[in-house]
Amino acid sequence: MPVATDLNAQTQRRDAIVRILRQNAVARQAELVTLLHREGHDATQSSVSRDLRELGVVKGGDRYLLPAAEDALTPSHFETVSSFVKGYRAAGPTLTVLRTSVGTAQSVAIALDKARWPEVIGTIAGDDTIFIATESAKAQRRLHDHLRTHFGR
Amino acid sequence: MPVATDLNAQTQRRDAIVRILRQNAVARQAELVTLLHREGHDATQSSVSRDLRELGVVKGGDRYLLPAAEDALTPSHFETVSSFVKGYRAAGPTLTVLRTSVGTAQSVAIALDKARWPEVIGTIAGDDTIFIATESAKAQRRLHDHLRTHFGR
DNA sequence: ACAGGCTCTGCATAATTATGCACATTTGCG
DNA sequence: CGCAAATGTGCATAATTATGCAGAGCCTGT
Repeated sequence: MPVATDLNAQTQRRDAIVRILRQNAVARQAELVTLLHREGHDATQSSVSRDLRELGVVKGGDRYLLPAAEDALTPSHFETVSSFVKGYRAAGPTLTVLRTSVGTAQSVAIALDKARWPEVIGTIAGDDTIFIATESAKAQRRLHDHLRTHFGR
Repeated sequence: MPVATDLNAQTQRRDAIVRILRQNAVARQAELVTLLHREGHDATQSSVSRDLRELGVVKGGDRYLLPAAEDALTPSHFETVSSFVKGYRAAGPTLTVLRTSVGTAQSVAIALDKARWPEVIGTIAGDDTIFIATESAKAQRRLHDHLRTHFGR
């Protein structure tokens, strides 16, 4: 009997995979499954195999490597700006408005762009507001999952 | 009944693998074996598996990718300078002296450096002469195999 | 609220890759 | 030159990864 189909779970699991790979040298998917379980994520080798492909992760010699783009994104960049985020709301099915502390919108937007989340079509940042465009309602949900994971509810 | 242990064959096979991967999208080692056979190289999946690891080749999603360093080396770079090379001789077990047309040593040395052959410790180029340092007699043989493959006997 | 269509999963298993062995050559040293 | 130590291989097979299927939850439109 197949298990729960929790969309949000997938997003969180993938974010966790990226984080884990950034910190550890993982040689096989089975290890990754163990590490994920350790932090409460449900996962099987099957899902991990699919996630890795989806994430563009590459296997070199004896360890999995994040693609250059992801690698370039220093975790600190993202973490640094997380405190600037005040909140976000959907404005229709494809536009999300994110509010930040005054004057920090630009830097938050840059961090978002660097994250290269596939569901994001583009962003525009003002002074304390960022407009994030997504392709569909579904993509918007993905985005919100990501935002929730990184900035809290 | 193991087959021939021809050191030079290994070097040539690996060079061929690099070239093939640079031109084609190869998804499995079996394909690579076929392509190698096609150009006269002897190889089994076993050897290819070992070569790929040794070459630092990475498997991303559904194709093998050369490491960035190798990728950066445009084949043309190397081919362009090959005509400048007059010849080379060993000067002791760890030093190889390569002679080039007057004034072209620098560019040939740069191409050599970009190739990043593991057996090469370092190079110094004068006007028409390049000193290539290798770690051991064995490494020197590797180097000569490489030189022979690219510049002819 | 229901139907039809998508997406995401786990499971079982096919497909691929990695590696222990045994052995042929080569290399390194007297 | 002769022998012990390294290397490099293929083969057979273990170890890993990928994927066809069928089920379960979610979404969209009515």
